[in-house]
Amino acid sequence: MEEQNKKILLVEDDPNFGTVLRDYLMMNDYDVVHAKNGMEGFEKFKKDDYDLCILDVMMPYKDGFTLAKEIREKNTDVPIVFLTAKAMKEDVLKGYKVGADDYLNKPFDSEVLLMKIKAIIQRKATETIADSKQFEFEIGRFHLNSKLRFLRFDGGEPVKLSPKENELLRMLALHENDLMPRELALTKIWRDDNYFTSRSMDVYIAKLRKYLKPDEKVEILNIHGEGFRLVVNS
Amino acid sequence: MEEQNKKILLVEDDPNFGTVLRDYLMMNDYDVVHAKNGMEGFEKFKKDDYDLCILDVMMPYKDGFTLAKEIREKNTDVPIVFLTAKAMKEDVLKGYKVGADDYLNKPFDSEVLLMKIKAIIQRKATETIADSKQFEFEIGRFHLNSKLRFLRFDGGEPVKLSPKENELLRMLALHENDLMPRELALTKIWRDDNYFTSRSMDVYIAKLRKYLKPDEKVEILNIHGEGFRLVVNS
DNA sequence: TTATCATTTAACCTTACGTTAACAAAAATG
DNA sequence: CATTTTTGTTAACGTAAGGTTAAATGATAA
Repeated sequence: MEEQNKKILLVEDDPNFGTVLRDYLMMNDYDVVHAKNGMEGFEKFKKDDYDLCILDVMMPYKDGFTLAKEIREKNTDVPIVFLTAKAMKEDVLKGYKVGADDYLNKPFDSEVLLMKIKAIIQRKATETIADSKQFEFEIGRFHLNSKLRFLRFDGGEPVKLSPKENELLRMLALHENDLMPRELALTKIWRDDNYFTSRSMDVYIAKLRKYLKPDEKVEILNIHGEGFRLVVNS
Repeated sequence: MEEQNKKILLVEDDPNFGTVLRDYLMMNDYDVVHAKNGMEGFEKFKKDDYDLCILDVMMPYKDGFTLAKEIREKNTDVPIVFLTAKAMKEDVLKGYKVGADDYLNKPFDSEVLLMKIKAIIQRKATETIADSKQFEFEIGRFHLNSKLRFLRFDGGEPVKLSPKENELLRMLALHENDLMPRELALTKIWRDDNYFTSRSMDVYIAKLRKYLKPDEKVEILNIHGEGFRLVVNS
């Protein structure tokens, strides 16, 4: 079994810096796809699966944060790292909110960069162990397509789900009949764990219960203080 | 049920900086134990479980890296973050090698610090999935599922248990037919041992007896002054 | 910009939990 | 046997978590 090189999407508009960085990464056995702006970056992202995205924050047309958000909508798991010209506090905070895994200040030391990249990719690798990407579920008489974000009852008209509805239901389905801890959903989907995100989640549970009403055998039970449980009664 | 604060071990020899940082973290709902040097840090580490260690790199007697290595020998999982006076490349690299999760440059922005701490602790939280505890028990004709907190008689409808009911019954089941000392339940479940918690426990014993009534072969006996005994008569 | 949709925040209500108090019963003490 | 200590049991109370709906905010597309 040969070891597959890790694939990195690099989005950086500065041609000099971008090329140097790309070459350096390639020299270190990463497969690098280099996009020159946000649009291009998103196009390339959609076309392939990456192990890491490195996004410049300052870019014309579409800045790194906007791009990050688009990427996050498609994929909740890819590690994202931001490049900032200097450590601007607002940037850093904004980055973490969008789900950044780290950020790097330009100019940075190349060895440090490599180390960080390695650490981040490895981290994800261990997390994603049994997290087999599953996107379709049978939930009683419902069919959930988590990739296209719809839920269909029997053979009827599919209902469109919002991103949050979709991810929450998917997370419940992944733990069918078992406990899905509150904390897990909050940290994975909301990327934060506080009173308000928790209440927000409750609102979404209510929405899902409404969607699932047609099949009285399917219910979302609460385990007080712990989380929720999607059960399908036989 | 009260939310447990996350516990942080802070090892920092500079009294001013250390105190300020400690207070700031405590203001933000972390439980902080502050050690003034590496030795003390290791002692404190051995005495308790922490969610995060923040280690100053430059310390007399025992530097942060050495301490980190000792900590890693005892515990492979605690997140470790280093404090460095300035971003010295060697330090950073060395830190990552020892298994650092991140490093912070002094002086740093307090909000950024909080954000990072939050992110790191969260990361670990999701990694720690199932610690192979025993969650299921057969008690006479009952089945106890301690993870989902329910108790089922024969094949009937499961009864939901509250956290305390659940833990207490689980502890009894772990000592089936044997003495479960009062003190054990009080210290492990109530985390306190006084007149009132003791009475509270008695209330829960009464509740459990009620739940267990359907099977007359199952009973909770009292051993005066000692504790309780869950017996299953044949 | 307006219109539309997703998400968060607020409000209000219900349920769940745990503690405490009160009183009764049992066991130990001397 | 009288008295003290421990346990059994029920009910009331205060607090926290969850259910639900609606309004406010934010983001996106026309």
